[in-house]
Amino acid sequence: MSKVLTSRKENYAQWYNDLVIKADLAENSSVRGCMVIKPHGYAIWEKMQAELDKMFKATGHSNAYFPLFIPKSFFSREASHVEEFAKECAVVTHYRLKKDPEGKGIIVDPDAKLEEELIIRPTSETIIWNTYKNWIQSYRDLPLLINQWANVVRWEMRTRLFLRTTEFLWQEGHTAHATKNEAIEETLKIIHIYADFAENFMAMPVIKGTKTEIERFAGAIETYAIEALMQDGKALQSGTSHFLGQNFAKAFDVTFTDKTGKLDWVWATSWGVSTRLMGALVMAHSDDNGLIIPPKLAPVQVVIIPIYKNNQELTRITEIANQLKSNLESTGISVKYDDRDTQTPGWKFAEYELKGVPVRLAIGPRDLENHTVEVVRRDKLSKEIIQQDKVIEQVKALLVDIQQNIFQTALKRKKDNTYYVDDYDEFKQIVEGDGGFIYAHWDGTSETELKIKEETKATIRCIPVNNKPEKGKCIYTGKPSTQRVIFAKAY
RNA sequence: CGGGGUGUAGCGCAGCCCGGUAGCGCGCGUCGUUCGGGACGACGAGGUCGUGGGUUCAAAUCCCGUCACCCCGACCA
Repeated sequence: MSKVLTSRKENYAQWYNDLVIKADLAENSSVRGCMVIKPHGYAIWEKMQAELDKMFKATGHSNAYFPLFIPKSFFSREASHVEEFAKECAVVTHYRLKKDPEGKGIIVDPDAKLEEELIIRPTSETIIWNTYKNWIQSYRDLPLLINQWANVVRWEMRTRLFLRTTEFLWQEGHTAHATKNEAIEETLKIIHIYADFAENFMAMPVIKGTKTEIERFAGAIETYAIEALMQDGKALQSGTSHFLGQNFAKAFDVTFTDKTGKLDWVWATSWGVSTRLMGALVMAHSDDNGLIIPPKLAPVQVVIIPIYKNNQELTRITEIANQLKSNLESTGISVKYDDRDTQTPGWKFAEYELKGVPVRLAIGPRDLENHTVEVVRRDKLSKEIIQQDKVIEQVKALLVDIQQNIFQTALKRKKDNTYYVDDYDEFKQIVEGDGGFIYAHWDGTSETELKIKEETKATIRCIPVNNKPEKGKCIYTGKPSTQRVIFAKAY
């Protein structure tokens, strides 16, 4: 088989980049830091969107859409929010271009300067809370459970396809509640949805936990996150859910009258996952031959490839293939029959492997003789010859098995790369070596967290939600600690 | 913003040091033979050498400016 990808061992970052491009998921655009998401990549994102959207709606949320632009003054309302995002905002200052009077081309019309500059949203809390102010007066207006699918812009220094791009797609939920407890429950409900989606659809095991003060979202009281371990031993934050307390309600003066007639600020949450999940999906499962997409998110679950020497053969194969296709489709499986005569079978095999189609069926002259089909599963690349009348049930079972198998493989990898460490030298060795999740004691101070980050580049990914209390000594300072937290190098 | 690098055909690159009017691989087109793991042959199309200026009889090549992008760091979902 010809090699089109850099191997993971050789250069993991290069492998990732090659794969995203060769599998036709996305490419760099001519706009700095911005990618073009290509049809195959976008189809996977659409599957993700569809599943998540279903989950949000099943838990009472509705979709809405707020403006891309945010007046600059909105940003100054919430102090920590400004501090966090100010340094990576794109700003619109003018509303018109004109012909360059000096020469060729066009220039920004200096007479068309905006009274107040507009920020291109890096996240929508401010515009949304400014709007919610008008929507909420009474406890009868609560809870307000809204999600939006949108694009946002964060002017990052360095970008990588899907993992960090200047513009990215995401969903952001913004909810308002009458009580603190209800808002906290909402925050947790969402982080559970994210974890459920990651594990059951993306087949990617995650750890749910809270963030330390340093890693917390700007303006949040508590940030919950799901953290996943990639094949290179680095952690990827894959979704966050924030309990915002009354911070934004106070900043935007959103009050309501409760049942007893008392006026109070509302309690808020916000939460999001982005196209970064695409990067997570790629890195969680794929191998040196290409993508491995879990069947539940694969735009095409089964591809059928004919092998023939002449038109007569093709006609007979097509008849069988179409029959299989419609039978499979009637059970809800998505199938593509690729009978293009412009590519050879070998070329197609390699191509669909690269693109991660979970199951491949090949039908050739031998199969016409024997009433068989060759079945290949992408995750293990194993081949099997089966009878044509067994295809439907076998493929159905196979898709379930692949989904489970890649989850189990990822789970095992996570387990094999999880360490409990009490010695700082050992800690450093692991971080500098193959990486992984390291459970270690920490004295709870930001100072220690920063020192460790400085010395090792590892950060506290989260404090797991189901953490067992355990007495110990901080790995860095030796001060007493009551539980272990998870360290890792992060994307 | 600090350090390093690159702009030559759709993509990946060579040519530059030593100036003489542009080449390779892949891809693309036509035809034929192929087709059970990225087929082969023949013919063919395709380039203001990032951009502006300078030196020269002559510039992809030398000099000055400029723009863009990539990699490493600080920042980050």
